[in-house]
Amino acid sequence: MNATIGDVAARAGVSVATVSRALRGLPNVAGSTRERVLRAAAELDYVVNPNASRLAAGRNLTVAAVVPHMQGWYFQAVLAGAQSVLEGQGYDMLLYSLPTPAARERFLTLLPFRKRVDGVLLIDIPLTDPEQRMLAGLGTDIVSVGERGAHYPGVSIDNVSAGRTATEYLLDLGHRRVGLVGGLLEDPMRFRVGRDRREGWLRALQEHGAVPDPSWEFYGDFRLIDGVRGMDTLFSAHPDLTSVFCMSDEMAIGALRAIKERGLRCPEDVSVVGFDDHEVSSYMGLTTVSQPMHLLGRTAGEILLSLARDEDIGHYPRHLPTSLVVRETAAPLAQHPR
Amino acid sequence: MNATIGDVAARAGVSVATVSRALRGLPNVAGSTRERVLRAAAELDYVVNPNASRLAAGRNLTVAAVVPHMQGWYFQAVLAGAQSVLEGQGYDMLLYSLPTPAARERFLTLLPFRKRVDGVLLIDIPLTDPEQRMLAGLGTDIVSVGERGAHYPGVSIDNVSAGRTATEYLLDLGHRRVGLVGGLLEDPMRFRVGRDRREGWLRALQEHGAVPDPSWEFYGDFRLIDGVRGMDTLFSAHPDLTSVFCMSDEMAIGALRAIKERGLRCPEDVSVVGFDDHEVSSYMGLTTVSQPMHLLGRTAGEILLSLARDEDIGHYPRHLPTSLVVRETAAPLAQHPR
DNA sequence: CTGAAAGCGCTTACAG
DNA sequence: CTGAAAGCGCTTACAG
Repeated sequence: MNATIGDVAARAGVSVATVSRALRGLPNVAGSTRERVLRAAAELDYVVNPNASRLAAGRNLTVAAVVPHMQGWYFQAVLAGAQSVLEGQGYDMLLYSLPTPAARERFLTLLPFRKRVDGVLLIDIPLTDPEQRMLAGLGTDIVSVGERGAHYPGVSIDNVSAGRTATEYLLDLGHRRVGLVGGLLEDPMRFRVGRDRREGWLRALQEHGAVPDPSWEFYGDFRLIDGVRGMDTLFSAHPDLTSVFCMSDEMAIGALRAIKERGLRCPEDVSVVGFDDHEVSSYMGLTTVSQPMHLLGRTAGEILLSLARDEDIGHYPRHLPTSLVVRETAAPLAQHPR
Repeated sequence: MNATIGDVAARAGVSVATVSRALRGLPNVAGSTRERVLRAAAELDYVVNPNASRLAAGRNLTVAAVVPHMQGWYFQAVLAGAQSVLEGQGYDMLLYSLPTPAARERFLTLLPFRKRVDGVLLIDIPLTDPEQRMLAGLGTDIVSVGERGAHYPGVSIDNVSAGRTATEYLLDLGHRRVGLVGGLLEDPMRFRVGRDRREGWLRALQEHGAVPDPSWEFYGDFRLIDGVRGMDTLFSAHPDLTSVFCMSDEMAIGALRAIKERGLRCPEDVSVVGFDDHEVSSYMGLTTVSQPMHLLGRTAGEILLSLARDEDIGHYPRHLPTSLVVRETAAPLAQHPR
């Protein structure tokens, strides 16, 4: 169990250099020699010491995955996607979670991944331009998922287009007053997804000749409670809203609750479209926009591996496709509106 | 950015041995020397190379966390709890997920954590006795969360007691026919939590003189859809059931849905108690049993660190407390039952 | 309190 | 195709 490469070499009757080559499948090893080495290694139950191997080779065979927090199934799916390609190539994954401003600050100043990873996967981590520049200057390969940077490659969905699709669906159902319940837009450090989804909503409305009033919009924090508040706020100002586009399924679920508490029905009185295709959404019959989380992670992982191998990443897909999942919370505008 | 300990030593005018000691805060370094070293390290932006350090010291400063899968907020909370104590002590965490039988098999045969971690955190990983013995024989410290092993320490909740509490709550509300919707019990490889929660349910009923019929029980897979099926099955056989204890909140949400689809109301017609206190449960008003996931992870992490330091773990808390969260899905037995 | 030196377990030119 | 040897960047007795 604690055999070293020297033990294997002795048992196989070759040098440690040959063992090293044979075990790693390098060429220039005679078939019979390789067999002998493999057998000796198996008999001794030998596994390479990664610390020694990495130190000698100057490669870490490890990737850092950075997420805003570990809540919600979204990040898990992205991480699982990345894992699936990385572990196949023998890479370890180190997880860094930045749920608080303090954690974010520490990560950006301590740079705890230095000398310990070959690449960094930034998963929906918004960074200022100087921060991006600093990270990119570290010499470690960086790939982003979702939130993009100007100084490293990334994959994401097209949030403008997705927001437009969701809104157009409601417009096609005959709705004209489409409220928006979304994530914070003011804070430059916040996710840019909110801005883009709003942009899609706005364009769809304008193309249909609708003139959205600023008070059709409410912004919270992507959470369920923000959906409740948002719906209440919008309804108070505009009791005549017949539909709403929510920037997350959690917000949509909150909106559903608020609608019910007002004694209204969905979709008879108000139509709702969400965003994410959360795992409980199908059970709530929520019409929503689905995004390919697992594929986002996998694609980012593949790009990072190419970078690590100094391969040309050529033109990879910057945007991965989303799709509208039609279920039961959006319906044609009622003939006799309230 | 790529300064080595030698660079720091040169700049500080001392030997690398002294730099090593000073940077790690060991005693036997003169105050003034330490200051000089710290300054030199800061100026060179030096960080230790973990591969070299671990190789030389013979410690990995890394812990393996093994989870059945990465879905659901439960595992995230436990992992976050463990992280919180480990990262404070400079430990990295390597995540192993075993979502398929193949992954489980690979993990148990390849033992990919060998030579790369100082300890293993088994989070709800059921193992046969030979498997436990094999892992324990590897010489790596092991601590379990949830699912226990006979060959290593572990923390969990008291599922028997929690199941009893949930059931007693319904009994105290006047219910006598309390159905059970739970996780698989037959498969010896499955979580034992199901068996224990059933045991609690059974004892509570018996203590109240109720005689549970075998057809009061339904077993699925802890998922929402199993809750739907379970409720349908139980109702078909026993339309007179007035309440049900579900072994997970997801099952309970499924049960709620099935109840609604039958044209019944909760809690007026049927009372429901879940298990977990899932993040959406509060919004559904679900009465449920809450367990201290973060604390479970933290406690396990602390035990593992003690083990790594060869400290005596003495008598640690084997069971962490659960609590009943009373909300709106369970009510007193109706005066005029259906 | 400090330094010289061996050693951790590998990989990789370099020779042959 | 194979081996001897240097080197990766640290830590740790051992001396002083």
